[in-house]
Amino acid sequence: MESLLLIEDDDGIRLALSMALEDEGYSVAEAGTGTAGLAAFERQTPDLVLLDLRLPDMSGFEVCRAIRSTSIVPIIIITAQTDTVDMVAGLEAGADDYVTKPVVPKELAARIRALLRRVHLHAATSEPQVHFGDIELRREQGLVFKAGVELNLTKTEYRLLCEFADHAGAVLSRDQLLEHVWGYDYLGDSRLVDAHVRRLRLKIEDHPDDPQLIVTARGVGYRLVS
Amino acid sequence: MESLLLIEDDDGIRLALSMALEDEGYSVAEAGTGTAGLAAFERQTPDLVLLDLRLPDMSGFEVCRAIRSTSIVPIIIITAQTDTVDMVAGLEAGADDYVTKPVVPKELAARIRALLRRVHLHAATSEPQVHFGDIELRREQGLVFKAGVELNLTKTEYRLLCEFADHAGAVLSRDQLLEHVWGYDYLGDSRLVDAHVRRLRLKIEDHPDDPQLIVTARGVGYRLVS
DNA sequence: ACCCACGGTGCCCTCTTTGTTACCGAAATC
DNA sequence: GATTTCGGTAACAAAGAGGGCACCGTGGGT
Repeated sequence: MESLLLIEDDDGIRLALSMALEDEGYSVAEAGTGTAGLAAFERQTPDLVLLDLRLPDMSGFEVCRAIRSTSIVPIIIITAQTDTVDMVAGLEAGADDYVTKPVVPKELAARIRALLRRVHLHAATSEPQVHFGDIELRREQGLVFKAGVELNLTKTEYRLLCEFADHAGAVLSRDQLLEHVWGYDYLGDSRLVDAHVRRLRLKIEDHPDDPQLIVTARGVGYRLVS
Repeated sequence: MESLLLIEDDDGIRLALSMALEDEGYSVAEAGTGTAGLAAFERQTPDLVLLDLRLPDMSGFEVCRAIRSTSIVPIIIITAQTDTVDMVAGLEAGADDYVTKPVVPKELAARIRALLRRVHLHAATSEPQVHFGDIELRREQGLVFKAGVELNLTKTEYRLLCEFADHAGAVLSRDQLLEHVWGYDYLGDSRLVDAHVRRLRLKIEDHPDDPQLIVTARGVGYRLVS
């Protein structure tokens, strides 16, 4: 599930947008101030940021630049300012799009989809199948094969595997996995991820007790060897 | 110079936009019909396409989909339709942005820059890796290699190494390291840092008893040679 | 209503990692 | 050269982390 971070100080607008976007299938985190937004960004690393220009503690431009200084995450500015100068400034500050209030949820959702599609176009090298070891992942069909025979993965196992495949080689923390696979944003201590990693290993590893594909990064998380 | 393809049937608008964008430093090719636009696209492979929805011979949506079926080139739709439905349809057809007439050239130019910047960001997604000696630090993936083979660092060792890498060449005191790597703020006398530096040396140095990478600054701390 | 697959949790055992201590040797200082 | 200071090293104990297992609740299918 893709996650959005909505930084907007007006409670009414924030709630309305948040609900509309959750209906569109996104996991939405919210922040009411610039500092809270930046903190939430650091913690959750969302897939896209929605940013109001008028914030109580700092300018949206500053927030935009602060995020841009460390990340290439897509940013959409949402604001009441219809001035061309503001729009140009917002885009120059690193935003990818600029939408003026009142916001039509359908339109915003379409712009979010377009932007995320653009990002994914580049991320996924348009290769629908992924291989690692004797595992073949056909994302188009949602099927997984091991040495040619089809595996019967549950939905969670499949999503977990996709998440690993999307970041092949990189160490993923439990929090990252919880957020991206389950959509959780709380950071609780739980064996949830471990349990599912184990179940996934039982199905895709030759020797589940000596995993070669999904290896443990002790103290950090797990990692798919590429 | 980056090249744009402007597909627009109204001569006045086309000329005006074309001139404005050339002033912004782009090379602009023009087409007045959908078929001419597609032909020009095939011939010139521009860096970005500006597309009017109302064309004499075919719908802009069709043109958009036709281009998208063969290319991931960024597309901005320019149109008089302010309807949300049209906008959503345009973005779903594969466009990256949707601008309504009358077009403010400054705004269009800003959106073009934002979109091209987004594309370039991904083109240049070469991993930020750090090298020193035969050690390679891939921070994105949280992995460390020595002479091409992966090292198995513990969490603390990894963080310690990152701290050194962030201040390559600089002498870091034990207090600084305690503070940044461990989060301690008390200044106690202990061999804690030494012990971990040793463990790190055992893994990354060719001759741990004659360290070349992490050298001791006697009476002060340690330093990563760059 | 029943069953069963799946998702999620708690507990225990094992092994790794971490922080500490004691001791030793090297370097600086006198 | 003796002394003192500082870092290196090994050993050790405590804490931490993950694997494995059992178990429970739920929700869908029969």
